[in-house]
Amino acid sequence: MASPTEENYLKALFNLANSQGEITLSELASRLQVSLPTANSMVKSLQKSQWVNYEKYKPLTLTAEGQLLAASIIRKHRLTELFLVHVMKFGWEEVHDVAEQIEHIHAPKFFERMDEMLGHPAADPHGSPIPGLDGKLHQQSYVPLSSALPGQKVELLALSNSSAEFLEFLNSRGLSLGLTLTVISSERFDGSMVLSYTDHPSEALSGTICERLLVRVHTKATAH
Amino acid sequence: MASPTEENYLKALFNLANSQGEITLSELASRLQVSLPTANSMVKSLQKSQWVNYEKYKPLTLTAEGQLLAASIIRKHRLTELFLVHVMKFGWEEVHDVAEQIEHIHAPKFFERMDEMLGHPAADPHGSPIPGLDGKLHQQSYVPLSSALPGQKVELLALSNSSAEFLEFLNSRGLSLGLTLTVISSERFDGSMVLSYTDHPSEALSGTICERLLVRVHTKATAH
DNA sequence: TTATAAAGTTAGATTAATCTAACAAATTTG
DNA sequence: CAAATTTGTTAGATTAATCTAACTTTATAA
Repeated sequence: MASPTEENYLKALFNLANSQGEITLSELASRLQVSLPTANSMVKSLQKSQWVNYEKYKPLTLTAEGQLLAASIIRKHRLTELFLVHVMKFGWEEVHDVAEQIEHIHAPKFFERMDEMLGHPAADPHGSPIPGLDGKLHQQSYVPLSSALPGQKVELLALSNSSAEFLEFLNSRGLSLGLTLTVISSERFDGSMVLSYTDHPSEALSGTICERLLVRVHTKATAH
Repeated sequence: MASPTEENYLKALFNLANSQGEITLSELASRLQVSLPTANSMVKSLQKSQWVNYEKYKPLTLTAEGQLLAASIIRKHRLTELFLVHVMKFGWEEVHDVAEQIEHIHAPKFFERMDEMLGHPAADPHGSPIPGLDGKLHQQSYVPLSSALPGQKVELLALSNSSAEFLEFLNSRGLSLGLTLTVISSERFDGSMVLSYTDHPSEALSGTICERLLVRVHTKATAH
């Protein structure tokens, strides 16, 4: 059985693998805010438990078993976040730290009951996909809003960053997942955009923000 | 901030203090299933944190601060149990182990939201009182069913033991909190009783069981 | 009321997770 | 390609929570 600490290492390895290709020790150490020797010795011990493939000076990979375990923790985290928002009426900016603790609870029925109550959801409150019990993660094919063109209508479906500050900013602009946004204009030199959406006929967003908003372009709506 | 381990020691001390008077090290050690030296060194460290009063060879007591902290953990545990039963539809025999983990979550809002959703309940699914945020515990004045007399009607309100096996036994006999039981007869030599209640016109229960069922005698109903 | 038993304490070891300091390997770059 | 930089490793220390073995104090009881 993995300790909460070990689970955090596995989760970090899973997330790094799903964003970059190769995982280095220093990436892992910096992600977890521990020293290199700490990460090094933990990786050796995860190898002993058959969760990580490790060879001196080589990039790190999760074993099949390690991936399954990591996915199950991320599943618990994301189900918890959605449960907090939909059942317990938390704001989407408040749920991360609680979920970070609850993901380590060992109680399959607890999380499967959440899953049922939520109707077997596909994504968490920030649009990140919830892995299935088999560890499979449905990769979404969203694009950053920054790549949308003036005149296009897009649907806001996920975020590539979910810090509380960013989420509070989105709250302040009336932005939430599921909204349809119309691109009014886009500045080439700084990536900023002007958008129109519910109750906001003209809202300007910086390039940084637009890169973090993940959208799907409306295929139908572009025509008219 | 207390570690989960420290929280378990405080909880044990609180519960022991509320059932017995004096708490000895060996009681604490055996309650927590650790060796005497382990309990000894932990008690010293809890003393350093101002949660426990400790003097060599003397009985243990919690400080005011320790009592408050212990009560808050028990509050979290009992709110969680009730939440699992009423919101998440767990059986009362399934909730202990999950609550034992969730009680260590640091997230005041999470538990206060539970409290609101449950309508500020006074007792957990097994009838044990839920301490207030001030650490105050409303002591109930229930008596064991074994002390009731033939002919008396009593209301089943709490249990002095909540092991899963015992709860499953009660399920099998259709017994749940809030039920009104009529004492048909009581055997002096083994404490066993014959009772009548909803759909059970005549049910015999052993003395051991009757001691664990906590009731309040119906003042009105005894008359007719 | 002293001997025995029970309870409590001290000393020293172990494991997990962390650190810093020192060193080694690999990679980048002039 | 050799020097410099970055990355990774080893060694050794620290803290929390646990243990066993040995010893001391307190309580029980013959």
